[in-house]
Amino acid sequence: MHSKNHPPTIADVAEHARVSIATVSRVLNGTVPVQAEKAERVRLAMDELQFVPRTAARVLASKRTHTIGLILPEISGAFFSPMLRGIEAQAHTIDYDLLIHSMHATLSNPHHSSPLGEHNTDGLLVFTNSLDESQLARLHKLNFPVVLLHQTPPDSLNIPVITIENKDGAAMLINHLIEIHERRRIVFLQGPQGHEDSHWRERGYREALEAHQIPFDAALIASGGFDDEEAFTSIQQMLLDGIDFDAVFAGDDDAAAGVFRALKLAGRLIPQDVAVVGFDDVPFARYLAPALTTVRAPIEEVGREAVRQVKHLMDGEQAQALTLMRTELVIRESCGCPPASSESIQSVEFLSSTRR
Amino acid sequence: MHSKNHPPTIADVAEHARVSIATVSRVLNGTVPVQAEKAERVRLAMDELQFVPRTAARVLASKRTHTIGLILPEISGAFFSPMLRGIEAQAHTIDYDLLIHSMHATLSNPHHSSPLGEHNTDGLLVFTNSLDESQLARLHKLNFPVVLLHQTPPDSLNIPVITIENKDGAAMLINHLIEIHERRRIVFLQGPQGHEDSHWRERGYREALEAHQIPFDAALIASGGFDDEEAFTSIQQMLLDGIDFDAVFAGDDDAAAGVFRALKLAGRLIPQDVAVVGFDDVPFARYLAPALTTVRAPIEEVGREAVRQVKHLMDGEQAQALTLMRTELVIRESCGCPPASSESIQSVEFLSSTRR
DNA sequence: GTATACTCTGAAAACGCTTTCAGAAAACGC
DNA sequence: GCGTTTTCTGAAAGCGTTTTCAGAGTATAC
Repeated sequence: MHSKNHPPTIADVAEHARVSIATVSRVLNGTVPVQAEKAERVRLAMDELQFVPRTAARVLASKRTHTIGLILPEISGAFFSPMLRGIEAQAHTIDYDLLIHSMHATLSNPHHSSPLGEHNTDGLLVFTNSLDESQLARLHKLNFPVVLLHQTPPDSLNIPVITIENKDGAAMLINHLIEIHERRRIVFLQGPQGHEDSHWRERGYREALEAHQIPFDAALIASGGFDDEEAFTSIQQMLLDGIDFDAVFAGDDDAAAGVFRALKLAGRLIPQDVAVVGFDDVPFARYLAPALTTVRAPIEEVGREAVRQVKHLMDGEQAQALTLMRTELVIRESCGCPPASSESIQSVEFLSSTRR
Repeated sequence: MHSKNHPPTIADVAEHARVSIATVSRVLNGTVPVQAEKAERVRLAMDELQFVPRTAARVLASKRTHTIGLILPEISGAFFSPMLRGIEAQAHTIDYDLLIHSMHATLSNPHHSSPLGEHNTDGLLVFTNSLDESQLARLHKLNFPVVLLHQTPPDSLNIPVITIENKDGAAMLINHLIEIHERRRIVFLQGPQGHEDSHWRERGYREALEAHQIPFDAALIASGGFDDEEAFTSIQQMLLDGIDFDAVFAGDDDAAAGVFRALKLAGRLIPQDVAVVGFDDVPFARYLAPALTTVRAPIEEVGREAVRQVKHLMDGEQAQALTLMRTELVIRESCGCPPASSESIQSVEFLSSTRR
C-alpha cells in the first residue's frame, strides 16, 4: 500500500478519497460547498489516515497564523496569573493560539532577535515595559495589530490600550485613609521605573492629598517595585531612617505583603500603628492578616478585553483607542476598618448554629 | 525602485546583496561558511530592508518549529506562575518559543481540534490531567517528544516525567505534626480527582500515620481541590458535621489559605486549636498569619528541568525516565512552632538598633 | 430547446524558506 | 604544472497547504 512512514498529507487524503487536494482543503476549511457524498468520503479518509494538517503549510499559504503573541517583561507576581488566564481563555474562545514571550533575557541580549512579531503572529499583546518606542513605531507603521496593556502609546502612535482606572482607584484608597482613618502621613511605594500604573497611582495619591490640604512630602515616597522583597527593604529603610508615617499605600498587593512583613518585624501594629493598603486585589489579598484593604482591578477581564480588541484589529476593523476599566474599592481590615459586617454576622450565626 | 509594499523576502535580500537566495539562507542560519565579504553584504541588505524571515516558511522547509508546547488543565492558583516562569525562562535560553494551551474549554468541546501537537511544536510539556491516555499513546507511538509534569505515564508508555517528592514531603509534614506538636487527628484535604501529586501526598500522610500507630480515619479525608474556595467549604462542612480534628494537612498552599479562612471564621485558633500545613511553598505562604508551615517544592526548577528533558528528546537523545525533585520542609508558625529564631533574633537586633 | 446562470471540481500556481546537487574557483600535493 | 581535494556558490527541487482560474455539469429562465 501507500503506507509510507511519513505522516499523511493532504495529498494522501485526496488519493484515498478519490478527489483532488483542492476539494480536501475545502472540506477542511468549509470555505466552499462540496458535494455531500464527496465530503463524507474526505472526512472518512481523514479519519482513517489520522490526518492532521501541517500548520506551517497552512500559514505559509494563507498568510494567517491564527496565533496571538503576548509579550511581557517578566513572569512574576500574583498579578500575572489572572491576567494570563483571561488572555488564554479569550484567545481560546476565538480559536487562536497563544505564544508567550518574556523579555527578561532579551533585554540584556538585544541581538537575540525577537521571534514574536509580524510573521509569527497575527497580532500582539504588549504588556507595559516590554517593547521600546522604536519597536512599537515599527509595528505601527506596518499596520500590524497591536494592543497595549497598562501602557499608553507614545503620542504619535494611536495604538489601542487596555488599562484600568489607576488614578481613581488610588484616590479612593487615599481618601478613605484620610477621611475615615484620619491618616496624614501616608507613604507611597512606587512601582518599577517608568511603570504607568504606578505613575497614575501616584497621581491619584497626590491629588487626594491635595484635596485634603495635606502637603506632599517627598520623604514619604519610596520604591516598592511591585515586589514584596523590594517593598520590604524600602519600609525597613524608612523605619531605619526614622521617618514618621501612619499609613502605607503599597503600590500593589505584592508590595503590600512586603510592607506587612517589614512592619511586623519592626513590631509596628497594622492597622493601629500603620494602616496598609494595596492595589489589584490579587487572590491572596484577603488572606493577609489583617486582610488587605485594596482596590479591585478586573485583571482577568483586562486580558479578555485585550484579546477582543486585537481581534478587531486583526479583522481589519476599528478598535477602541482606550479601554479604561473601572476599579473598585475593597475595604477589608488593614486600613483600620472592622471585619466586613456581612462576614462577621455570618460568622456569628454560623458559630451559634454549629456550636452545640 | 523595487519598493513593493510587501514585506521583504529572502529573494529581495538576495537581489539587494547580489547573491543567491541560498547564500542568504546560509548566512541567516550559519550552516555553512560564506565568504566574509558576501556575508557582510547580505547582513547589510537584511538590515536595510528590515528583513525578518517568515517562520512558517522556515518551518515548512526545515520541518522544525523551534517551538515547545505547554498543555495544562487550567491557569489558576499560585502554583502556576513560578512553574511557567521556569518553563519560559529555560525555553528562552535554548532559543525556543513557547506555545500555551489550556484545556479548560477543550474538554467540554472535544471536537475543537487541539492545535498543539506534532505539527505546531517540536515537543510537548504536558501537565497532569491535561491529556487522556489515548492521546498520550498516540503521541508516543509517533515518537513525538513529550515530557509529563507531575504525572507518571500509563504503564505501557515510557514517557519521561518530572515530578517532586510528594510522599516524602507529606510524611515530613505529618511526622512533624505528630512528633513535635502531638497532633493525632489530622485532616487531609485531597487535591483534584485523579491528581497524582495528591495521591502521593495522601500516601505519605497514611504512611506517617501508620508509622506512629495512629489508625487511619476516613472521616478525616475530604476534598480540597488545590483551591481555597473548595477547601474553605470542606472545612466548614467538617466543622458543621462536628468532626473532631486538631490539625489539617491542606493538600497544597492554596487550599491551606481556604482552611485558614474557615477556621478563623469559626473562631478556631491556628495553631493552638488546629495546626495547619500546606504544600508547595508558593510565594504567599509566608504571608499567611500565622505563617504557613509547608513543604518547599522547587516549582520553577521543575519547569526548567522539563524543558531540558524535552530538549534531549527533540535532539534525538535519551531523556531521564523519572526526575524526582527533592522537597524540603519549611517550618513556620502554622504548625505550632515559634517564629523562626533567625528571623526573630534579627528582628530583635533590628529593633534595638533602630529604636532610639 | 437554447441561452444563461449557478454549483461544484481539479489543475496549477503561489507562499518563502531550506537543502541537495553539481559546478566553479581556489588551494593543495607531488 | 597537472591531477586532486577543498571551499564556496547558485540553480532548482521540494515542504504541504490555500487559492485562483477556468471548465464541466446541472439547474433555471424564457
